[in-house]
Amino acid sequence: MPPNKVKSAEPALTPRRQHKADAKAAAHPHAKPRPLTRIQREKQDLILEAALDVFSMHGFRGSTIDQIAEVAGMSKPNLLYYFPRKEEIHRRLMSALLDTWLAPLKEMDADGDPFPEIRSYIRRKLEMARDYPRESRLFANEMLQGAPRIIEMLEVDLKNLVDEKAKILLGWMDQGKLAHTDPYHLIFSIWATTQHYADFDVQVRAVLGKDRGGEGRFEDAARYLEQLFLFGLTPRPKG
Amino acid sequence: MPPNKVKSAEPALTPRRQHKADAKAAAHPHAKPRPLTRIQREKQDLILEAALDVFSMHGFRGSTIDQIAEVAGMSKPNLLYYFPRKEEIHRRLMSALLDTWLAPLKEMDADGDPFPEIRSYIRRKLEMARDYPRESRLFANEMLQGAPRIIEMLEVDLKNLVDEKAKILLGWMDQGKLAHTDPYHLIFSIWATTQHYADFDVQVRAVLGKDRGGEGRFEDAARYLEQLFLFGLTPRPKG
DNA sequence: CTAACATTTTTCCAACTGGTCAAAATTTGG
DNA sequence: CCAAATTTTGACCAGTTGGAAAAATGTTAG
Repeated sequence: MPPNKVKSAEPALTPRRQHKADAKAAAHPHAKPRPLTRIQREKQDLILEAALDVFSMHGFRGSTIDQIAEVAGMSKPNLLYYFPRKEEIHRRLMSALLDTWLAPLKEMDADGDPFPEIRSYIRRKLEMARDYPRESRLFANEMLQGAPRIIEMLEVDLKNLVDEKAKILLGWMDQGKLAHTDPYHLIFSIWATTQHYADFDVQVRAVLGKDRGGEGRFEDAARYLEQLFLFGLTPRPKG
Repeated sequence: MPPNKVKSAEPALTPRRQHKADAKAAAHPHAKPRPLTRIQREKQDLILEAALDVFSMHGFRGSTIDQIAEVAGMSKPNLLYYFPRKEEIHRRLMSALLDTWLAPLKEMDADGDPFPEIRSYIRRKLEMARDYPRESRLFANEMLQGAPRIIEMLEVDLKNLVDEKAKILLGWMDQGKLAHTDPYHLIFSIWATTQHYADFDVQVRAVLGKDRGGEGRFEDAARYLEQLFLFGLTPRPKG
């Protein structure tokens, strides 16, 4: 068997002249960064919005600037005026993403009771899968590629946050308020089951069919997951 | 807001001459397809193996023939001798994938008891995530892109299979052997929680850290999931 | 050994890619 | 209104990409 290493095939980066803005900043390192104009804000948002569409479907390498520009309704050079490189757009999306992505977990409160806390965590994550499926897919795409652009953030910020919340969960377990089990895998299972409805949406719809594949599927999912995490699948006497 | 449709940016396909093999087949439509030579079988396997590496990381559009050829240890034209187009390689991978992918669910037996059946279904899926992570990612990549190449198979074969197994689950529920809940979402949750360990492997490792991120994570996951699906997170008196 | 066939390499190409640049068009502050 | 600054466009470029053609090199059955 030959070596199976996948080489990163990004375009070999040739030395390149600076972008106008960069050059200006370099000339006056202490100049106040001129506040963004209205047009700059609007267009940047337009581009990021379009890029989210494209990157979340095809991943970084599968997406082209042309395509993003077309979705954003502008020409490629015009887009490049606002974001001098493709990577820049992606970076902006990813850093905005990580913040919003971890927010629901941050809210889990040690002073609350485990079941209401876990229940509303699941609800929030499920709402995010419903309302921000592109963000979820962008994240998933990055994971599938080995998270090259955010691995340190995962190893530091994410790990710290999860460590902290795992301690809370362990505390609840010690108090007998929660079944004694692995808090890390518990968190993983919440991520997995909720994000599934964004990332594998096509499959979910295909399997549920026309009749059950409508918007109701998120409510069904919420009900099911609530039961799963509370009681599992063991039948209980009615009450 | 401009139209947000993402146009498929596959290379515009220009009319192209036939590949040798195609031409031959067209010339003698009833000729027996000559059995593959040893070299053909070996090389095709090599290529498919390499393509699995590349496609599973970068998706269809993010992968290049050059890259696949390099991983397979051959030149691009040589690779194209065996698979005249990029799509062909991907198609072969996908159709092989779907079979193996659904096999574990097919094994779920109506005559068995629900918990042993579900338990071993989870085990099998988890083993697949551990032993065939590239296949899992290839599948996930296709889903993220909206499953353009397998959507009909999902809507027919997969849906039928799940419908059938959902009936089995409902039967168990009616017999009081299984908590009454949504069988479709039950299956989704098994898919999600098990495939997570292949698709989000980087994240799982990053969060578990060096000490707990080793091979043991699959055994931990199995134990955790077993408890989750059996009893949920409600604490139980020891027994 | 040799003809017929299978495989590999070399060379090539048109379309696409990320990105540059100068000029033209537009907006904005005074 | 006007000059300065900002924004947009069109033409362009070098490297990459999927793929074709043909020549060169193996392999194998008789």
